Amino acid sequence: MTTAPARVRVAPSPTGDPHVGTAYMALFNKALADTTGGQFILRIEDTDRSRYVADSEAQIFDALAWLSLTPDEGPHKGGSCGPYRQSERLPLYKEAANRLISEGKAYKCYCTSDRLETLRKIQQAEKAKLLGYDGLCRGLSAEEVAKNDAEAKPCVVRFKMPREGEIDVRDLFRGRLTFIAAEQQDTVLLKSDGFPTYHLAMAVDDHAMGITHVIRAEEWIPSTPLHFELYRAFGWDAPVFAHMPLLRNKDKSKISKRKNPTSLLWYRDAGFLPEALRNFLGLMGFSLPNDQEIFSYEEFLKHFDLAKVNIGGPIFDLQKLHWLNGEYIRRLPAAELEKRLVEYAKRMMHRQREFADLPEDQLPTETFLRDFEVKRRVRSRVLGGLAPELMTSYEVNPQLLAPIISLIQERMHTLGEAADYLPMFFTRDFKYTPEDFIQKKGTLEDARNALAAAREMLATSDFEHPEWLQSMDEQAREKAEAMGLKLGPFLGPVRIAVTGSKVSPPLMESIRVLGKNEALRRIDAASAAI
RNA sequence: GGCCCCUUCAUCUAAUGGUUAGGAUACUGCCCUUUCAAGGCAGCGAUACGGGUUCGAAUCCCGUAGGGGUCACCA
Repeated sequence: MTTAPARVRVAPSPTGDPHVGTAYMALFNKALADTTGGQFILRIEDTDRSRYVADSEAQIFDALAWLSLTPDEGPHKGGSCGPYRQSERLPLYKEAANRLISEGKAYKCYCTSDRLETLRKIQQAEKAKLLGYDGLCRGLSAEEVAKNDAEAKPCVVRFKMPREGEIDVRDLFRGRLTFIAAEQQDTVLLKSDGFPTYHLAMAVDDHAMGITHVIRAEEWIPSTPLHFELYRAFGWDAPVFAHMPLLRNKDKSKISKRKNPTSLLWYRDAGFLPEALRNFLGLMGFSLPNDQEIFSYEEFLKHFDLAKVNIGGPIFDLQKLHWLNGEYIRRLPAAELEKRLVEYAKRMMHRQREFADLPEDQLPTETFLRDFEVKRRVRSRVLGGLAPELMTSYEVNPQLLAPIISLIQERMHTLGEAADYLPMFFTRDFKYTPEDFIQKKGTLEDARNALAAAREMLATSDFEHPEWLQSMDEQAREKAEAMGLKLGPFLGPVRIAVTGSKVSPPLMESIRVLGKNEALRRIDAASAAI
């Protein structure tokens, strides 16, 4: 579609955790840059001092890097169009605003926020159709302006929107959109603290940075006429605007942190793989030929075409992401999964401090899912207290994880879910009651017998024998049959004794990982306890 | 409320005027099985509604309904 190199950008505000919507926009912007041989720019829109969060910028950058959506230019990377932080470009905005004032295209407004608030209340009370600034200062004479300035009255700069006719804007997906000029208002361009608003900063920077395509969220459509008029006032060519659909909560409202995890840190902490999340975001409003749902970024690029974006707002379905992440985990080479798990555990050790001393069931991931009733099967966890234990053991014995990985790989959907399977390999004492050992239609006596039989079978076996697994299987069947049991009920008590749970990776493989001594010790402990 | 955008299974989507409207997630059942998974097979399930245009409409047009966004010295 577009063959000329596109210069595109993502322009987040450093006001909190890095947002999943930022990653979504970054993906589509970067894809356009990469398919056209252009550049993808990160610009930090830190023009709101009251909402500024110091860590935020670094986290945004880290999160994008985590997702391999690293910008070609940006505050951390440099580039020919810097600085890339708006707070460092203030003179540019001031100059632009002054230019508009001197050309009669903008004006100083001395209205106090009190007046504005009162105005708003009146408009609401009157159920006025048009809400917003009434243009009082638009008609101020030069003398009045001079007088106000002489008195050093604080002021903002407002744009003179045309008052007659229609304003046509173009959207790549929607074509021509027409707005009535009279329904527009004179928006603030420069705040009284000398910082620009989004509108001014965006126009000035996109022009200065040579942005060719503005791919942004749909929520910006209502201010697009302003943006077109601004470009016109400056005498600049407007870039192509493409308004992407908004990611949605389950109730179809714009995705929000009260109703959905929106922080990229959350996804990382829950153990989602960046390539899976990126793939999932690529599925939002876009699809590849032949029903292909799992794809690398390179494959995504091969088929990427802005014209094929679906503009109905997609609901962010955590359940499907969970499935997709499981697919990615299963496709990882075992050694790679091990590496990811170790990295994840290390990270969790640090994050744990930030999670304070919350009990495990109240860690952010768990709490969130419970509160918002995501299906119980989506149990994104964090390793929590297990991480230090895991890392200590791993440092002593780097061979530790490999055999375990092969047992849990096809069971995990997130790295965090390793927490469901790993404790049995590190914990020496389980909390169980005799009742836990009683199988359906069975007795405690059956359980004791099963433990004794299994103990004997294991004690006399050679764990190193290549056909150990097969041998154990055969013997277990024989012993079960001798006791008049099926294999399941026979192994049930053994599973509890050895793993501490009714649910575990395959029993014999798990026992082999534990080793003969530890397995026998656990069986003895259980026998003594019941 | 004004303005604007959107509308195919519960969810993500395919079908660029001719298909029994396809796939995936979720759900259900069966198979496999040593619990849990994973895997295999099958089932459930949609063109919001009403009018046109057309031999023929999910697809084009109009209307209605529904949903969403926006109306800050936030972005």
